[in-house]
Amino acid sequence: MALSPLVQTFVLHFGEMGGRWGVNRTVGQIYALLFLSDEPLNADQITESLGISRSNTSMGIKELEAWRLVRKRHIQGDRRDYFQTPDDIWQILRILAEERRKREIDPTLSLLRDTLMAEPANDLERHAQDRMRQMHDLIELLTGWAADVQKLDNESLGQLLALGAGVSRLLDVKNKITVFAQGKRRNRDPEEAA
Amino acid sequence: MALSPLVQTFVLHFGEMGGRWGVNRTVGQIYALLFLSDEPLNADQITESLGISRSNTSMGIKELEAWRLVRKRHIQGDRRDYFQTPDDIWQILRILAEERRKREIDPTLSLLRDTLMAEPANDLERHAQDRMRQMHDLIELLTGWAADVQKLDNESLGQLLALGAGVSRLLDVKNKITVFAQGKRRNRDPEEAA
DNA sequence: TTGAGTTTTCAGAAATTATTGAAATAACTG
DNA sequence: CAGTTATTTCAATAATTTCTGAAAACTCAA
Repeated sequence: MALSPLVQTFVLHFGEMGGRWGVNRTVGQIYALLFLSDEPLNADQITESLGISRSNTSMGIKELEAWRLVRKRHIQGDRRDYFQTPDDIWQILRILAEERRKREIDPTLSLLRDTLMAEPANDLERHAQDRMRQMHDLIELLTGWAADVQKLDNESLGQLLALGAGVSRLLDVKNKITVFAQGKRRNRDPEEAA
Repeated sequence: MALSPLVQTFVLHFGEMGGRWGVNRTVGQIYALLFLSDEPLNADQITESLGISRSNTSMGIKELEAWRLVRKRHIQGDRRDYFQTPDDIWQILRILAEERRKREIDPTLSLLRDTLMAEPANDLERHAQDRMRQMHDLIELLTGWAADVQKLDNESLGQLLALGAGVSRLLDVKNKITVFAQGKRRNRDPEEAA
């Protein structure tokens, strides 16, 4: 299977970028190939298209399955395994976000939680721990937000993204409404003003 | 400069994680050390604290400066360069987001733009190009949104994050208002109903 | 159960990346 | 300017990661 120039370009690019995304060249290329393909491919097709060894293909697929970026498919009357990427690109985005969080963020969050339990031994440690707390709190805020946004359906997510910084104006409106409501509540129940 | 156990743990962890974040162990460790330090450090202090070579420190700092995650500082009456990380953790977040976009996303976006210009030679290429367009459009949406959000001040950004999925409800409200406003406009100007 | 077809494993080779020490360069001081 | 201190560069080497080929393991049909 010789690749068309268009596909070739994209596949090679993904191979090169792979390094920056935390996977090796082969993994990047396999993913790119499957992403563009209009039908599932088997390991031999991948091997031949990319000019790599069969075992390398096997390992690359294994890694992509661990990332949940590639799924196994079966074709009637064919014993071989076929592979494809999820169709829905929004779904791919969600998977990517979640897997990267698991690999790149959770371990650090966990370590930070542990270190924040310790009693600082001196001023230097106190300052270090304070910095760690800042980092911890920010990461918690970010991952919590991401987890919430994960749950939005494609349409809502698209709408949120299209809104861009416009969300800021929306927040202003919300604040005004909240302040107004609080004002009204305070009028009814002066105790709550604290 | 022997590191306190608390700092040591954090520094070693950042070294290990460095690989997953696209930098080498040394770079991760230097960053961690500077992030926790309550005062700027010079290259010799870093070298000694981490038990690495002076030249390795020099290269690590250079890379962190390229990331804009470390800044040079000077101390009165001392010829040596001192280094520190930005204080404001929100600022660090913005820098990180922007640099990662530059390195991990922009090159792909640029390639996608190019490939989308080409005329597909057959159905296979047509399908591949369609997939690339999906990817392109999603990335544009995401980076555009990120660029907008970048501009928010710390407080607004914090508020947005704290809102979480609550933003969904806010969007619903906005939709109702918009629909209502359109309804009113349509009543005034029936031509626009198209 | 045999054996052909398929996939996975894994030790070693190849390629790449990280680190060092020495030398070069730059910046300052007296 | 000469001498001193500080920093950077870079070729060599060390460490790590990727890739391969051969063998093992698995799967299914006859």
